[in-house]
Amino acid sequence: MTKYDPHAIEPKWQAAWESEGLYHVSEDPSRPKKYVLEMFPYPSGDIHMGHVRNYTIGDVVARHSTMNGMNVLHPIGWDAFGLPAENAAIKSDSHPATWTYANIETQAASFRRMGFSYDWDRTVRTCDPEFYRWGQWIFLKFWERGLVERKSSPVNWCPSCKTVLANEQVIGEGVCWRCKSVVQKRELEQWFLKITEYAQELLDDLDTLTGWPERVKAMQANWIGRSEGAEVEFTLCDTAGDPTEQRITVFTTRPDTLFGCSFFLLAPEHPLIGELVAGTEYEANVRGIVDMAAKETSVERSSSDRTKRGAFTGRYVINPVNGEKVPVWVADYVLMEYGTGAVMAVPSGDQRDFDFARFYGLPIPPVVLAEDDPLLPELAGAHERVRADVPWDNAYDAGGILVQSGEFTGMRGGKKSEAMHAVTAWLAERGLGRETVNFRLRDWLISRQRYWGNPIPAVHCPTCGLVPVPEDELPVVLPMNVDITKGETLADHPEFYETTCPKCGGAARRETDTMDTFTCSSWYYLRYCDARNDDAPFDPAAVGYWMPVDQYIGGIEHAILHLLYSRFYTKVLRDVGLCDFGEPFTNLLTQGMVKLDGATMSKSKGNVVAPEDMIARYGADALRAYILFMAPPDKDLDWSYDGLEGMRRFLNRAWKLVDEVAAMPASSGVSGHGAAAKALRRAAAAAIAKCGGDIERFQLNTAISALMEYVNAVYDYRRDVPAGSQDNALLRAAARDLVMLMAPFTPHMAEELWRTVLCEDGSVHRQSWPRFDPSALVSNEIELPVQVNGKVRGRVVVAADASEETVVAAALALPNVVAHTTGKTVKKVVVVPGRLVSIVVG
RNA sequence: GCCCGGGUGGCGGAAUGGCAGACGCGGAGGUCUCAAAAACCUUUGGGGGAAACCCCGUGUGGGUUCGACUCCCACCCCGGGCACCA
Repeated sequence: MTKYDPHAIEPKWQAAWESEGLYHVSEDPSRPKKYVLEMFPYPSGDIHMGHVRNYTIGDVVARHSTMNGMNVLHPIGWDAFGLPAENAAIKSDSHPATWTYANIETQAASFRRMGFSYDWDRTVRTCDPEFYRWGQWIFLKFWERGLVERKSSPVNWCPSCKTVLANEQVIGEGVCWRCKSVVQKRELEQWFLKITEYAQELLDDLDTLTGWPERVKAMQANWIGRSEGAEVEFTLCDTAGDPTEQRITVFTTRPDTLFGCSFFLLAPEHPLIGELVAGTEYEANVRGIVDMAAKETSVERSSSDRTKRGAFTGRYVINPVNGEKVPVWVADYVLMEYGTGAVMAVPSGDQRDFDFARFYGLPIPPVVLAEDDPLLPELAGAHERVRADVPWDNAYDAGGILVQSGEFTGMRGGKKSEAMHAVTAWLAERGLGRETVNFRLRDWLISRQRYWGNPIPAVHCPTCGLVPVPEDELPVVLPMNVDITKGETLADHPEFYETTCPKCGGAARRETDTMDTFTCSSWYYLRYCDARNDDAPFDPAAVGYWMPVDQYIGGIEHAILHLLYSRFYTKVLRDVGLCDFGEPFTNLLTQGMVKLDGATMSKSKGNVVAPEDMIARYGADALRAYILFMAPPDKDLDWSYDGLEGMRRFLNRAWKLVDEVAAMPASSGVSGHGAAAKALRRAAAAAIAKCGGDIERFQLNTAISALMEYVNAVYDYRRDVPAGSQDNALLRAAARDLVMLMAPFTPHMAEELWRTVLCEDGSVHRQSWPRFDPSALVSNEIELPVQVNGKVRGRVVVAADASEETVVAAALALPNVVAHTTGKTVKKVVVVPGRLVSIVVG
């Protein structure tokens, strides 16, 4: 008899697996491949429960896939550039690299203690020059394709992180994703990747991602924000009110409401404003609005319930459909970064315009009326404007009948309506507008004014302008002598930035911004396929073999950020010719968060449960099984110690069972034919079927309950059959099956039971997933519930192949069924074979 | 406001339209022990009943169905994403 001692067996097998190279993989065309990937960690310290959950889920999937005969790639690495390293370095008066590499070592040790089946030969650390050099190389490919742009625009500035941020990194109420500071808008020249060129494809291809959660696809579609509509050109008038040559274009989703445009709006940041009002009596008022808008944070600016403010510019534009002159105002609710920064205001059809019109006493001519609108009898058929106000309290923005709309009067208006297409066509014929599509998605701002990142491989030459660093000069190495504790960046190091132009050879200045860390995570999964390649980011053949990732697992917080950027990178690399697929992740599992008392765990809140403590007390196997058993993987989970003891109890029971069976003589000479043996065979078949199926469906919590039920069933057999009459061969087969089923969840314990206790050959992790005998699930007698008027009133036991008449007769004969049917007429009897009998009486 | 999730015992959670509450935690009672721990056994949605059984029960109200946690309609509550996006 041996005792289950996780602390003795776990380190033993971790070392053995490593020396045996058990998890080392290479391309093998003879087996189906499977790429199982968990989002790589940021080395912020030791691992937390979220990591334990994420990587355990992936490990179970990887191990189960291997046992099912697949060639499984299951790598790990570190997303190692980024601000926390700088902050930590400042705090501890050291270098970001020191902190980062130390944390990587700590985390790697913890991962080893968890028993994860990684191929450590493929590890990447994004702060290693061997990795980031290829990130720079890919950047140059983007540049060659015209997807890199340096431009001035209003950008998000985090005052605490002292850098600009991408739109995707501004979250919630306009705060920095990392430090939660309120973000400011600044007009700055920055580096962008033109993700907007792929907006339509990124949206369309969401439909092909059938293995992704709807939630994530909805969030991405929402973020991309496609709007169908039209561009409409308004002719600008001079100060005297006469038409000029200049036109201002607006974007609208409702060209059908064009006849209801009674004023015209410009964003406070609109470049035309200065010249429109310069030297006029309106200048002071307009400047007031512009200055006020500039002062406000984006949060203040975007709260929709505040009073909208604006000022008349003194100018007019001509509405192309009716030639009407409408006043041009500047308004603080118009955004420069969406559409064209100019808006045609239709107050009867848009709540914001309505509020603005009411506040400033501007006309509100109705143009689209609901069928039951009291105004309709009066205005139906009115082609010319007879009314410039409405008796409403709110704008009407749904579909309806057009009135006061010239030749379009009487048509149906609304989004994607007849009138919308008719008006747009009318404009297009005259060169005054066209159908168009607008996206909410903005280009990806990738430059960061920070040290600890991948240097942008570019040179500013006074003669040649922006020049890419030639490929053979890569990598642009991030120098280690930058002292960020003194607030230094690359811009403080002339020996870094002083260089010569690769084109003309003249004195030039190297770019000192680094790239957003999300550029690293946008392609790391490709590097795993060929991680040690020194001649290219990866061998297309290796990527062709392993990619796309068959199962990706990670947190929902990357629903937009990382998952959108990676999709973009993949599509560009496909167009570059480095791969032949456009989507990197075929199936995605977004695992729920691990919380404590409903709150996210964090070091700053001090509510962290340390996995290392749990490993020390209960062992890694118990922790793995427990965190999976607590909740389905995709749901949030509130950490509790309550069931951990119970999980250890289960592992002890399973251990004891296998240990006892292993100690029995190989054969008892008894062959189990009785009901107990039959029940045991059935339990084994049910466990194998359920456990495997549940893993494939990611119902890992019920997969573990299937194991528990199986263990209970074997104990039932041991209890119910007298010691001398037990079928030892049957029990040994049951124990073997159990150990193999447990292998993905509790790999160390399963290995010890397999190799040491059961004395089987080879590793349990190299075994084929057990097969089950479907005939064991078939029994000759079945028990059917009998319902009377929908309520269960009894059960009949009948032969499995009994005829319907027999079943009905037996059901109707049940005493309790008789009691509920006497005095009533049996109207109908439904027999669902193998399921139930339903009797309807009345 | 728009778009996604979710609401089941004391708790975590199970249920291809077919016996609601699997499995586990916790609780109660018991066996073993001088005692305790561990282990094992019984029991555990609420109410009624000596029992057989009966009634109620999956956020609310309707509907479809022989039968609804599951499907449909309307609503309430909780969580998340987006949001002066024209």
